[in-house]
Amino acid sequence: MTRKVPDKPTIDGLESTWDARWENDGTYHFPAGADRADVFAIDTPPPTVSGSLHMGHVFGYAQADVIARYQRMQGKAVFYPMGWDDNGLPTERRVQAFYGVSCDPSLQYEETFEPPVEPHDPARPISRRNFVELCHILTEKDEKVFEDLFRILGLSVDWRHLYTTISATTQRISQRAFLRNLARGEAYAQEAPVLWDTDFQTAVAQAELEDRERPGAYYRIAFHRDNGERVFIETTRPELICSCVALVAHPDDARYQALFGSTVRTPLFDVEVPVMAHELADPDKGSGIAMICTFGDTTDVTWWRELDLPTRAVIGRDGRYRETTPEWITSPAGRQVYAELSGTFARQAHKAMVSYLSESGDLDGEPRPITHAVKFYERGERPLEIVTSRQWYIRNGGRDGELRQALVERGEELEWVPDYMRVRYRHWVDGLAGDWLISRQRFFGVPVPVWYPVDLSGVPDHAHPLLPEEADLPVDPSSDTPGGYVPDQRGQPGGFVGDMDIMDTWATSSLSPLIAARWGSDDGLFERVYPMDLRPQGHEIIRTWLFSTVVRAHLEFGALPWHHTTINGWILDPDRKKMSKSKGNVITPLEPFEAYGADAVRYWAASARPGADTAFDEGQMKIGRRLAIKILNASRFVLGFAEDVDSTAVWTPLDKAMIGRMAAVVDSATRAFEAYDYAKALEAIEGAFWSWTDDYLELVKSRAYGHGEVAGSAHAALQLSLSVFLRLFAPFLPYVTEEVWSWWRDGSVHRAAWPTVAELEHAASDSTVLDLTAQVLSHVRRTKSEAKVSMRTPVSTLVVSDTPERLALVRSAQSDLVEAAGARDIEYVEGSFLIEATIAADDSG
RNA sequence: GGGCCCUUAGCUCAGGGGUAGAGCGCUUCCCUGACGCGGAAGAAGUCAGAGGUUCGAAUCCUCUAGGGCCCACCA
Repeated sequence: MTRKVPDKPTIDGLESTWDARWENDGTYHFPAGADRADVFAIDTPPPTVSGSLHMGHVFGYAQADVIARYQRMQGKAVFYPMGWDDNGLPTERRVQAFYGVSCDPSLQYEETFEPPVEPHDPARPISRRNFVELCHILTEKDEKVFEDLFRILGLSVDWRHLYTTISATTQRISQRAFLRNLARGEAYAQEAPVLWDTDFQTAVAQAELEDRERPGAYYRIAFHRDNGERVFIETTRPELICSCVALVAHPDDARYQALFGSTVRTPLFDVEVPVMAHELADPDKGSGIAMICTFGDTTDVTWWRELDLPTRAVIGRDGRYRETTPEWITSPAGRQVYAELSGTFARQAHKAMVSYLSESGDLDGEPRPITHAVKFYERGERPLEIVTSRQWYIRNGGRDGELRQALVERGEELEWVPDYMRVRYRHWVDGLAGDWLISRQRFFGVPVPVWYPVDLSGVPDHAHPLLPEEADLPVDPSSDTPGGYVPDQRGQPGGFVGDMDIMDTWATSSLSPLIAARWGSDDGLFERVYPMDLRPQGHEIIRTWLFSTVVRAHLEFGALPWHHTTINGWILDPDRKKMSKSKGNVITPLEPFEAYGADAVRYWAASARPGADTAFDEGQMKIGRRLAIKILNASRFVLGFAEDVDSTAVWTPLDKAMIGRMAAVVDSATRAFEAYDYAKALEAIEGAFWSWTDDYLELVKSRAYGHGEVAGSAHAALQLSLSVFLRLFAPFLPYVTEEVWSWWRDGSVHRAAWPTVAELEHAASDSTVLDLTAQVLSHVRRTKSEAKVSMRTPVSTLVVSDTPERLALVRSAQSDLVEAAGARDIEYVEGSFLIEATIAADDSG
């Protein structure tokens, strides 16, 4: 084909040109008829669509894309979908803030409701359906922005395979998987104490917890024995004395032996509680004897369960003390104290209790200030409370040693890059404290697909749920009617009610490989791409996304959902802190794209070792940009000489040596890629490229400007090596390599074959000639540089001393060497390796 | 309290038993017909510290000190 080499090539603007072309040509389409053996399927992380993409996304997705592109060039049918995680609490929060609304499920749907242009202040309550509609509107806007950014980044995604976690298709898959879990007994509902966020009014799962250090204080408080003796406990939460159900000490603790089996009375409330023994009680903490409340912390839950204690809950789901005075408080004085607490939040109750205890003399001494870890929902601002409620769970080994062991083994079976990340998985599974709580008392998510019959007295029968047929999915039990009922029977005696809960977003995103593979709706696709080959993701979500995906795949198919996982690191700011919005150190990805170009940003991302946390480094992007520009110009040079010359025309020793070097680079880059070490591959390719331009190009330049067989060999070698370099760089720098490829080749470089040693062998030889010649050239340059003269200054004498064999090799490249060095001749001396160059005294030519 | 990772040139990072590496930055120089978003060259490190294994340790082992992260029952 005719060359179309521009006079002044530029890398600016390549992104929009080639993104459009790739889209138009279907360059990254997953081939319809691919054999399973030829498929490489990627389970892309669906980013949360609740704000903006940051450099961390760019970093991780670029690394995965480099691998995708490599596999595609290796001839794999790459299945590379994209997903948007748009359901769940993050979206609800964003919608509340963006429009100034709140969801009130008791309100009627407003047909004519228009999305507010300005956020309402104070927030305007709207119906659940209106609220969900706003969620859809906003996520669509956000998703467009996400797609635009990922396209600029050059992700070789097949955008026809885009999914969202709130779509009807996804809901169908999510509900289907849930119903199957339910049928097999892997999903179940249970009335139990759960960690509860009183602001969001929803249950929270173990994986979403985080500890935060908070100031607190130990209060030493007297409980009373019937004989008048006082028993001192220490607590940070005196406001929970009214929900105290027992005291507990270690069975071996000598101080409390006499108390076990007896009862004491709580201060102020005068409620009789037993003193019990349990090995979880720590003799060294506080006074060694603790009060058990329902519920102050998760240890309370353990004691409550194992010691079979009653439930005396006082804090409601809204975080306030219940209005009615509890029946277990019987003394008039105690009932009066409680009346003062009712309706307050824990904080206020805490203050009030401290002053009452102080007045009554039950508070001993001064409070002792401490800092302690308090459990928070990772997105919440108030400490979690523990309330008893009915919730849905999926078994994950947290309560079942056999399942846990099986899941640990799945983790061992998985190939991790880097390998040490597997430890985090094992530790998480080993540390599970209970099954996976999947229900949320929220609105924008996949509904739990269950109804309950209502008996004649109007009470729902949770023991006998009504389930939909798989064919009818997805369903929304809050608006759809179960089989055998009519809509009017909702909430009526003898009728039905819908489960109001939705599933947590992880309950759906744990099915991402099934969603992307269209499980249940496209069997042909599913069979070709599942289980997938690769799960790329960040290490902070090993405990959530990775683990939950393994759980679902294990339960549904008894196998891993993918063979490999690559774990990418985090982006740190220059102070080595994780970049995050709250720290205000976030850099918007568009700025680096505009300043350096997408190839340069990708270069930065691909330079980081797999799994390594990496500093945001504009310096690295500048280098990437320089590399891209160099590729453009070196290509222009190579393609400026002759029409295509067959690689069989390579014959001079120097040219063959260079091709020999190319073969070595192809080999090491391929090995690195096979181990998912794209960074090592890039390093090898880049190093070879710079020595190619610095040494080889300079050595053959003047020969290449000439004619005949010697020039032809140079042209052929240059073209062959350029073709190899473009293909080697293509996964990293898709834009500049595609641009150059288009100057002289048909089709996309991204569908070209990854270079092989085999295609170079016929034109390759040992690279010693090039190594030696480059050393001589380097010496000459040093001499000129030290003499502070131009590189064009002629060399009057050039002496090379070495063994006869090696001298013969230098001699074989003599004409190239004298041209590049500016020497008239080379003097060869047998002896130990030595190079001597003398600059002409007065010969400026 | 337990665990994982990191500590190598001013900076960002490779390397992983045999004479310390790259790029950036810095210094000096060049203006050559692919490239000024050029090109050539140079200076620069007790490989965090201490022990140990070894003929030989930046590399393997132990401990210590910093940094980061994950986990843990909030009395």
